[in-house]
Amino acid sequence: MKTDKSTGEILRQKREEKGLLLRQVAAKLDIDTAILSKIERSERKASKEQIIKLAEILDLKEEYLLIQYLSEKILYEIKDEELGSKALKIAEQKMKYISKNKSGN
Amino acid sequence: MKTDKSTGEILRQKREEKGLLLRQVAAKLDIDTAILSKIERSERKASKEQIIKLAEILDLKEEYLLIQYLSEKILYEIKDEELGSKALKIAEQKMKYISKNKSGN
DNA sequence: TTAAATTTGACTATTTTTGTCAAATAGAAT
DNA sequence: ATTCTATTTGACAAAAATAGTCAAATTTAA
Repeated sequence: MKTDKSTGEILRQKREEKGLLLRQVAAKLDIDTAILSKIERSERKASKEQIIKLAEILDLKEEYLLIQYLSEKILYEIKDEELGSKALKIAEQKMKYISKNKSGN
Repeated sequence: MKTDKSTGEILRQKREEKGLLLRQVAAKLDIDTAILSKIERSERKASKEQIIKLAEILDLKEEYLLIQYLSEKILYEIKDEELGSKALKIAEQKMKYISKNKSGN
């Protein structure tokens, strides 16, 4: 899976490929054009619901887009943190620990 | 590094080891006892500033406590997400990609 | 069994997030 | 250059999430 492109870049590229205007996509999302513009330029974050709708509107695989979106949300939490990289690793360990100790898993 | 204990549990354990009361520690943090109680039971999140102060008050290594705290913040973002684990992995990749492309690194 | 410590929950204040709107800018096509 | 449309920008407002206070209820320990 490609991980180097931002969610915004993915959205813009696909929208342009399909020849859709910000206005048209924003209308389907029921938000102002300005916000979609900001989302595509990573100036604002989309909501999960918006991501799901966008996947549908733009024919992107929902799981792919959601993973991009979530990973960006994670990075957002630690973007200014010196210890971010270490925290990520510990988060993975905790994650493993949690799923190991879940009943049905 | 131990990763199985929550930040709250670490804080409570160390506070009790030192024989300090919630009231006393809360006073140093300049917050109500109720909040510290909630923080220790993971019902509320501490702020970064509070974590730093707590490390000092309780003689915990600041870096250690901050990493626990940040990793918990990360997990909080994906706790209800089916794709959380995949997102974490992608976040790590993106992280590598970002630091690779940073100037002084 | 009472006195202190902790927990709980209702409430308020503050901050962050999400959105609108209108004006400014950029891009096409004449 | 002029105009028409799309996009971007930034000031502002609404809504949601977070952080805190306070007092009453509960728990703990003497």
